[in-house]
Amino acid sequence: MGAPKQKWTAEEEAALKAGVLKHGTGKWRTILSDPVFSATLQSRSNVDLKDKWRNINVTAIWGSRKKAKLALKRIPIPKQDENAMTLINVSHNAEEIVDAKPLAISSGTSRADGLKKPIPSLDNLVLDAITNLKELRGSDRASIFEYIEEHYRTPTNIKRLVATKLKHLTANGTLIKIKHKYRIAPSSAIAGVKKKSPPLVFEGRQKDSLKQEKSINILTKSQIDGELLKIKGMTAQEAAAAAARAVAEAEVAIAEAEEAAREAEKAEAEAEAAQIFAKAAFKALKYKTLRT
DNA sequence: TTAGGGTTACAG
DNA sequence: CTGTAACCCTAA
Repeated sequence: MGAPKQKWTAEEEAALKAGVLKHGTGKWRTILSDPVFSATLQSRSNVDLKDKWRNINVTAIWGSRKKAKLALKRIPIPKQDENAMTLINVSHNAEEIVDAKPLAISSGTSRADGLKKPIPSLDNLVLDAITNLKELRGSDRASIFEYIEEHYRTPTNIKRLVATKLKHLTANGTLIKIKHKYRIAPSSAIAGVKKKSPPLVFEGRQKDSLKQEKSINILTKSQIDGELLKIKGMTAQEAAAAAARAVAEAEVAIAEAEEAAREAEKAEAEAEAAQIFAKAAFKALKYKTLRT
């Protein structure tokens, strides 16, 4: 009677993923204690986390838990077909991308009228953030968002606006995007950019190079979950690569939310959760890399 | 506390 | 009725 089944929300699920990525599988109590996740996972117990994690992975691989057991006999063949859309039904759903692109950002007051404080200029805001972050290698979206949110009173949909602006500035050549990082374009010397030699070099064993392709590697939910499940027994390089892929996925999730350009709470929450996820993933990546 | 087997509620 | 996801029980 008292428990009509409390279904997991996207935020909770994302928090769980981030927690696992940060602390590792099986550290349910630790994840629950982490102040970052304790907020959203407050109504969940460590056992709940464990069960949910099992469900996520099990369903992602082959179907139900029962079938998963049977599947062990069959081979967990990564038949990753078109179920890539399983990422979460956050974007393309009922109405397609209706009015995503034409966002009148420069004019400040787009359709979101909640802007009390017009903000200097979105362009300057972004540039200011990147400039003040003073990251030689450039700043990633999460960092930029964080900076802006900490230094300005931002409207609720600032992330979308900034993200879109980021795209435009990159397209304009004002900014240069390298490996998810944005930096101010050096006046004119945009010539030698192909020399990308990131501080973090993964082993070029697998498809690392193609990640640099213009189109991001979209990973399926099952793929990512599978990676998370195995991250425990990975080598540092593999873990780093997995984390990088996780970041890419989060990046995609954010992009999806933007494209959807919806004020639906689900999209917002998902984008936010994705950021947390990305942050955690990146932390894990750094940590693992430095320790090896 | 956790991992895994088992049970129940809910949706299709 | 069947499959799935949340929940429960218990050995280790």
